[in-house]
Formats: sequence, structure tokens, C-alpha cells
Amino acid sequence: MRALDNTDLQILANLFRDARLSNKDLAREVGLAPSSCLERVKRLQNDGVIQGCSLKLNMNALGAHIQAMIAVRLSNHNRETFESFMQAVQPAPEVLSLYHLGGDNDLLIHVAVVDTQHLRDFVFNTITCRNEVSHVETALVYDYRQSDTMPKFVLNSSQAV
Amino acid sequence: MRALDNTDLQILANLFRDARLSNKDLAREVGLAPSSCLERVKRLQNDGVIQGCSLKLNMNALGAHIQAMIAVRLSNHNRETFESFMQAVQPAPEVLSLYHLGGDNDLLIHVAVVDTQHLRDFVFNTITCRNEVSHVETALVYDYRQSDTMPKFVLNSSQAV
DNA sequence: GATGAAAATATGTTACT
DNA sequence: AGTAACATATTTTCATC
Repeated sequence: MRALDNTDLQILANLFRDARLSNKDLAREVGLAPSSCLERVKRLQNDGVIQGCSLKLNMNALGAHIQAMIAVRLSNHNRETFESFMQAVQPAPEVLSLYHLGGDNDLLIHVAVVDTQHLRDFVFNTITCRNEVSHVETALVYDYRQSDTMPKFVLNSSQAV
Repeated sequence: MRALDNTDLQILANLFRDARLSNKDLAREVGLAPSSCLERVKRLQNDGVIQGCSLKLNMNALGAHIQAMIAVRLSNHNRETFESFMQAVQPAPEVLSLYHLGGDNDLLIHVAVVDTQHLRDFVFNTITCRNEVSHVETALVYDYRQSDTMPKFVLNSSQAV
């Protein structure tokens, strides 16, 4: 993979702010011709720097009035146990995202549910029913905010132009 | 806000999978003429059902080789304390997202950092230096997976067509 | 509301610097 | 690698159903 130069970082920062920016507008923002800009965006996608693009939705409008974070500890920490748990839980329609952590809790599962009864059913039917689960704690999510600016770090030599 | 009908849900599900889908392709997927489809997408944006669209980036390619989840407890739980903490922390370039929870921990902060030293500096300089912080626990994020399918629930009467 | 055709815009190629 | 020009495709408007 090629190192990212400053123009690449500008492209990424702009798309991070608004991924539906047209190529023409993006090119103007970063001071490139549209064709050159398009070429770079494609390269960033091919190189796997850009991994995809997802919609931020208003969960309440979809009928999910409660969001919760479910912390899970497993009884066994080998790879197979993890993978089987994640593969069973991730496809559930309530699951928004899933973190595998190194800490007291092995996993954090961010879910959206209709109401408290739905939350309880989800925890029983999808989480605690699994025999690899040793401990579960559920907390309401009052607020969830995603950064609208791309993480930016001091460049090291391998990234610099 | 108008209730979402089945076509709206199909549009959202398709865009959730790939927000860069062209309007033409989206229209074909949901069985509408491109113009009708565009009209609905605009309405969903205006109604705030679609809140935005963000890029999923390979953090390693940006030079962030470590991701961590920082759990924070505050000494005071009034609104002002929360807001001032969130407004101070959220703009930090390392912060990817921020959860306000009702539970033992008040906040979870998902961060991307260059290395362990950077993580330590971030925790000291941005989190523990603040006097409203009473407890901090940091865990490495080994894996972070976002659902690629839109949460779907049984429709209630207010959402049904 | 939805459609289809026309006008405006954007994309993607190619040749050139 | 970047630019400009061109052909193709898409978006968006609008009159109509």
C-alpha cells in the first residue's frame, strides 16, 4: 500500500465529514482536477483505506426507542468461543455494533430495541441463553455521538509525503 | 413527521448497506422511478430519519494502530457537568465516538491512537486532568464490528402503511 | 404520490503535459 | 502524477397522470 500524502488525508477528511459529497465538489475542496481526485478515491478504496460508507439513522424514527450497551464476559477466552459468540450475536437485527475488548468485560454490544420488554427478551434469548456467557451487565445509552471529524495524528515518516 | 411506509424502509435498508448506492440503482432495487425515489430520499433527510452518512476508515492506514475504550465515571451527575465534559472531550482528534450511559460508568469513549504512549498521554491530558472525573478504566479494543444491516423491528400501528 | 422525458450535472476515459 | 476535453451516465426538474 502506498503512503498517504497530504492530499489523500484531505480527501479522507472531506469524505469523513460528508461521504455523499460529489467527486466534483470533493475535487474543488482539495484543489485537484475531478479526474485526478476520482483516481485517488478509487485507489484509497482499493487499498482498503476507505472500507465503506454507512448511513446514520434516527433510531427513534425506526421505532427503536431504547438503545443499550450490553457488557458480556465469556467463560472461555479462546478464539473459537469468541468467534462463535460474535457470529451468533452480530447478525441479530437489534445489534448496531460490537466491540471485542481486553479488560474485565470481553465484549460490548450496542443494541437498539423497541422498549424495555424487547431489551429483556433480547438479553435472555440472544445473550444469556448461550452457555459460553458467564456475566452480563446492561446499561441504557442516553446519548451516542460520533465524531464528525476524521481522527488526525502527527504524521510519522512512513506516512509523510 | 410522516409515518414510514414499506418503501421507505426498503430505501433505508439499501442505503444502510451501501450509502454510496446511486439513486438510479436504489430506485431499481425498491421498484420506483428514479425521480420518485429521489423525492423520498430527500424527504427522509428533511424529516431527520437520515441523519448523515459517514465513511468507515481503516484506522491503521491513518497511523492509529491502537483503539481503546475508556470508561469514565464523573463525580457529579448534573447536566452541566456532563455537557461540559462531553464538549471538552468530543472534539479531541482521537475520539471516534462517545456514549453517555446509565450504569456504573457514566461514559464510554472510543478512541484511536498511534501507540500506547499516545494513549497514556490522551488519558492524562484529556480525561484525568479534568476535575469532574472520579474514575477511569481503559481497555484495548481488539475488534470493532458495525452491523451492515439496518435494525429491523416489528412495525407498530404508527409506523405501518 | 408516481411517472417519464428533457435539461442540467457529474462521471469516467483518453490523450497530452 | 496532473490536466483538459470528450463521450457516457446520472441526477434533477417539471409537466402530466
